Amino acid sequence: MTTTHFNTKDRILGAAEELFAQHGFSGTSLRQVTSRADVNIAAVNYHFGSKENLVNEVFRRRMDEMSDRRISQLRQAQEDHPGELEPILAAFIEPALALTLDRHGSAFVRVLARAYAEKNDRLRKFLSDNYGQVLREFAKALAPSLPNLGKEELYWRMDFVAGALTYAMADFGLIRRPAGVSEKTHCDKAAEHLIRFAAAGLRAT
Amino acid sequence: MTTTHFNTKDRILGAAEELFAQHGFSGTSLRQVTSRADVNIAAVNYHFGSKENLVNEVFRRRMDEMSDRRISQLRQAQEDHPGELEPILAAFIEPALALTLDRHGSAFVRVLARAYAEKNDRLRKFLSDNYGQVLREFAKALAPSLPNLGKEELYWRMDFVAGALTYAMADFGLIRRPAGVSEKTHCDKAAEHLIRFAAAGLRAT
DNA sequence: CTAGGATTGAAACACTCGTTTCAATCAGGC
DNA sequence: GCCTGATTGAAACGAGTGTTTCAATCCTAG
Repeated sequence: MTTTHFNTKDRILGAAEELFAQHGFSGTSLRQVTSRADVNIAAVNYHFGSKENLVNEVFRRRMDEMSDRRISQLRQAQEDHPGELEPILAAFIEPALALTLDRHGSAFVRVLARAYAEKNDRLRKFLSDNYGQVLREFAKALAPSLPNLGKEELYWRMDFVAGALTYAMADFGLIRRPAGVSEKTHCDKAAEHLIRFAAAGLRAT
Repeated sequence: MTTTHFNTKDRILGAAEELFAQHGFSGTSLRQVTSRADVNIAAVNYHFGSKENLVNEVFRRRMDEMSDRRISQLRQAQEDHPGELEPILAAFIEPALALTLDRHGSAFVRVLARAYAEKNDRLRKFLSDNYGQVLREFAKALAPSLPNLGKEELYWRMDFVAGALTYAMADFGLIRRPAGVSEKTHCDKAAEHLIRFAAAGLRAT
């Protein structure tokens, strides 16, 4: 396999990512995908085996990168600022929000948000199996900075942080990027606000 | 068995609500709906005209009630505990989480969470028209309790609260209701945790 | 250059989809 | 009783679904 981004497999992944973000998984047909990718319908089952596996691969392509960045930034934070809360939160939040800057990753953000809303148990299991470890790493990293917080309460609050992050990533809610503000600035601002909010929430007595 | 609440139309609405929550709008077929409602497939188009109109009716049936409860609890909170933050948050959070207890409303919570992930512009506009006003009411109510918070920052943080609430409502994330705990207890716990977390986050300097 | 596996194209497969049709059934007013 | 409009049941419609088949084509290793 070459490194070119314009082979059939990657074109399918890209088209699927955009369409999944727009119309959901069951709302997107393979014919829509192959039509946008300018590829034969049979290529999907040849390269991915099934639609379900295509969905998984769409996730794997971006999640691996995001998880790696989160973990490496976490390690860096623990080394540079041991015992501090905000750098750990930044390691969790910034790599996710950074995806919204990537022209291709921005679609994935919506796919990710949608995945949380889907009650697709197979997909949840896939995500849990492959990326649940990252969440547990962060729980372990956060615990020493929050000595008065029980494990259960920490999990609750991490869920709240993840929910707020998902919301912010997908541009739901009241806040939208104003016309005069660059995406990078908007993203930095979102991260900054969310880290401050989340840190205070985690520290709540 | 009271006849009025178990006629064909309401049975379709109830079945559709549950299935939409579970499998999404495009992921749910009318045959699934009519099968669960124990009703003929033709009854859907007879009573609702189309699947899209059925989706709208599922929303309309619950939206008004939840918004009304939020607003009335907000008014009550402002009267009983003027200037306090937590009662306002409770007015925002509890009516939403309380829906998860209602055997008939619990599904709708998931439908609502899913609607945020849908990029269906018609649906978003419908929600923005109804739900947006409620959010602005709460923003106005929260502002006096957070005198050091600019309007923009307040909107950011309300989005984070809404995201965390959506997450908690739909049972995403790490936290799931344990086997030995009743739904009511789980719901109360979620509201309690979220209010504490959100209040601290909103108050962050 | 050629042989052979990797990849693609065109068509068909067996289903399921939302919707429509129309006769059968039900209700209530006369 | 009958009549009439509202509702339901069974079947079919055409379109679209994911998947499979298999011959045609491409690409590269020998």
